[in-house]
Amino acid sequence: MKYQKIPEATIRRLSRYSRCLEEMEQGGEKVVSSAQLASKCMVNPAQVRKDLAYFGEFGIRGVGYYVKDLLASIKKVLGLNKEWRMAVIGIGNLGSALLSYKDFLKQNYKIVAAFDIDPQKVIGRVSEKLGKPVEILHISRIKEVAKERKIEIALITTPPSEAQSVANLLVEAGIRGILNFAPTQITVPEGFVVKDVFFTNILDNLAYLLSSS
Amino acid sequence: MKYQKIPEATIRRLSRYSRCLEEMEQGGEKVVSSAQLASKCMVNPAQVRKDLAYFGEFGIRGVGYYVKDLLASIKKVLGLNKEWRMAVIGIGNLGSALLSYKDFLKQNYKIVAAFDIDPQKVIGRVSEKLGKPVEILHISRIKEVAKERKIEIALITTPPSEAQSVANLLVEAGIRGILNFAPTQITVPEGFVVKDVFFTNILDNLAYLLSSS
DNA sequence: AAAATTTTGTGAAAGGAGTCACATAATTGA
DNA sequence: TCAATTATGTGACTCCTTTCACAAAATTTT
Ligand SMILES: NC(=O)c1ccc[n+]([C@@H]2O[C@H](COP(=O)([O-])OP(=O)(O)OC[C@H]3O[C@@H](n4cnc5c(N)ncnc54)[C@H](O)[C@@H]3O)[C@@H](O)[C@H]2O)c1
Ligand SMILES: NC(=O)c1ccc[n+]([C@@H]2O[C@H](COP(=O)([O-])OP(=O)(O)OC[C@H]3O[C@@H](n4cnc5c(N)ncnc54)[C@H](O)[C@@H]3O)[C@@H](O)[C@H]2O)c1
Repeated sequence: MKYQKIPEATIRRLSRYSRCLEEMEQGGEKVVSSAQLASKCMVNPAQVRKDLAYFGEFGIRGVGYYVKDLLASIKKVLGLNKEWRMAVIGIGNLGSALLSYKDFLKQNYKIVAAFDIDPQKVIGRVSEKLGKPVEILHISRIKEVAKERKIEIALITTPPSEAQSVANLLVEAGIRGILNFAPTQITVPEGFVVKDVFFTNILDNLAYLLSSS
Repeated sequence: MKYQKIPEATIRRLSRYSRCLEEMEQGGEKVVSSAQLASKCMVNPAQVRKDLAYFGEFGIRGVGYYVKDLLASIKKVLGLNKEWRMAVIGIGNLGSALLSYKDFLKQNYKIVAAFDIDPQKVIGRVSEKLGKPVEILHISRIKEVAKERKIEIALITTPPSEAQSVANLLVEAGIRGILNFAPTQITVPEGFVVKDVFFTNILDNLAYLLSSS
């Protein structure tokens, strides 16, 4: 297949396929057709095939796809064939929940540091719920610790008013990926990537659908 | 303007505009042009105008839009000119965080009930952090309480294995909107709406962008 | 009061994304 | 071995979304 720009939407669907394939692998299924995968992920079968075709030929005509191989291929495409080392910034309600979110580990995401600005939270507090507790460090140590622990992604869970200044620190510390939970637009230089998780936007979407039907 | 189907993407952008306009209103700005709003929301100015045009003529040529009026108009379009009554199902790490998320209130979303299946959590536990604490009820009471408290939206924060059966209960209880945080596909009958909040999918997207650049 | 300026609202054009339909390839069964 | 069956990979088509470009309307300047 000749080169084409890969749609954002394709990447989003690939992670959906990945989750479905994991469930199928757990369930002991060896082979899956584009039609089965599509129905499970609620998309069109041709869409599944087209999405995969951007990255290679993973199937066997007349048969389908080997679940295990396809899963491995998709993970490789998504960059999930390595462990991603993450930090959480702002250990309040949401930050604490993320610290004890064990599914991250299953997905090759590992939280290796936690930061806050409040000395009360820093002194001696650790997340008890994980197997290996994470100590909460003062935000001023971010640059030093980022290098030391090879942090590549940071999750921002501070109040929105602090999000941009935290992002600036992260950029300075050379952390290239940011997942932003604070409901405000933050900007970073070329070469850095921000993705937002804005619950209330999705809630708004839901409210709209409910009120217009 | 003649009738057209409204793109999903337009609705998503409207909530972004809404957030930006709120910040502007706080900041005392009275008037805003499509160019200013666009730059703040990182979209094309023509996009802003076209999005708004689906719903009416809100601007004044040569001037721009009155911040306050535009905000009110957008909120009306989104169905945010009323209070939405919500329940949280599954009061673990994430559910607790959502219970104490005070921004919901600012946005006309009100959590009026919390449910869990674990008797330990049900007996006597309340969320202390909100002004008015929410008592945690046993999930078996959902149908009764949904009617009583006029619950319209439920946030599912149970383990993924329970998500579908919880969704079934919600449908039975006549709760039409579901915001699903459990990383699994759930299905509901016609007339009900599910929106998913899958962090790890967004993280995957981030990982892809980092590893392919 | 007329010209210059600003900024909206929108038809038309361009660009992307999703679906269809079928040639192609593998497997199964006779 | 060959026909029938199954299911992929992909060019062509359709549909949707975004951007462009400009007339229309309000304001400001001269
Ligand atoms: N609680 C939720 O369920 C929820 C849901 C969606 C979005 N959010 C967003 O996530 C963010 C956090 O929400 P929360 O409810 O956990 O708030 P929170 O107030 O409980 O936590 C914020 C934490 O950030 C720390 N902090 C403040 N400034 C900091 C800085 N400069 N550096 C490092 N740490 C700093 C504070 O000490 C605090 O511990 C907010 O932006 C909120 O809007 C929260
Ligand atoms: N913790 C996070 O930061 C995070 C992030 C993203 C997604 N999630 C997802 O959100 C969900 C909750 O995560 P968590 O970390 O809070 O888990 P958790 O185990 O702490 O909480 C789950 C809660 O659901 C309750 N529950 C179980 N079955 C129930 C039922 N049938 N009815 C009512 N309540 C029931 C449990 O008693 C428990 O209190 C999971 O699906 C998880 O994958 C969590």
